[in-house]
Amino acid sequence: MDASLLTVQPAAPEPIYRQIVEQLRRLIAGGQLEAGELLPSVREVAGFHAINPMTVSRAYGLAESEGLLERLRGKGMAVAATRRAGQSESQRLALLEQQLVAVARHASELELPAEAVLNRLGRLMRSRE
Amino acid sequence: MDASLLTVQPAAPEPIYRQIVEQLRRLIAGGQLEAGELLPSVREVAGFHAINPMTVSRAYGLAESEGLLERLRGKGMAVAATRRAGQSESQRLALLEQQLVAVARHASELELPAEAVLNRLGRLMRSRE
DNA sequence: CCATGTGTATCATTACACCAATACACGTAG
DNA sequence: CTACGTGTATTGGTGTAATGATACACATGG
Repeated sequence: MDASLLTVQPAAPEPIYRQIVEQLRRLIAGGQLEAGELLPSVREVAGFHAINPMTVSRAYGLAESEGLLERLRGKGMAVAATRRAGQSESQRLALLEQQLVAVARHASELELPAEAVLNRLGRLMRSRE
Repeated sequence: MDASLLTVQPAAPEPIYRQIVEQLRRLIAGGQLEAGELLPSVREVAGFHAINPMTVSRAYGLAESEGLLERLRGKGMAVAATRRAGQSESQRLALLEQQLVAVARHASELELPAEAVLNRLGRLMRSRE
């Protein structure tokens, strides 16, 4: 895996280390990161995105305690072996549930018709090919 | 408007005052709060949700500086007169844009087919009556 | 007029989150 | 063995959220 595949927005309200953890969670659940695959080193990620190595280390540490990654001493961090390929679609969908509930609540507060929201979201998803 | 209509989650990562501001923004844009309608007093909201009056005051202050509310001296805060009824659908949809973009990105990372996401979201929105 | 109800300014205080910099321990690789 | 590359413990600085306690200015409403 390449450090350039991670998206990091230092300006976002969401803390950087959490951006990384959640991104890893999704990339692994979706199978874009395979079990055993070695992650870019803390310094590599930090250098590429101009952030501090400790911030990346914190993210990796959390991901490990969550069972996503495993530490290969002297080599780095790798996707945990237990995480084989992607999970089932319903499991992956569950990772989006909270966010979808929030969208539904906000749409309701905005008195937006469901079709309008679904149309826009559909367009956004398909434009990512 | 009743204080019970506001949803506040002190445990959420999102700061309370911002939860309130954004909720007001949506309720007003959606027309559920009509122009001129009086809001519950700072102490009323604070008492109902067991939070500090100054936290509510901060939210009201921000909402006013944003043009959402206007101060009626001696009476309280009311929905700004300039905000007549709801805005156009596209304007309201724009308030959801950022969140929808995030959903699309996450769905992509999860390798979820667009239909699965749209189905789930549609179900959630329609289950809100 | 005056009691009551608005919002708000002002501190001080507590708590916490985030992140940067340094220095360290450890295993790998040659 | 040694140089290098891992991750990370530690410390400190910075900013922010939220509370609590007053006190104030103001307008309403009886």
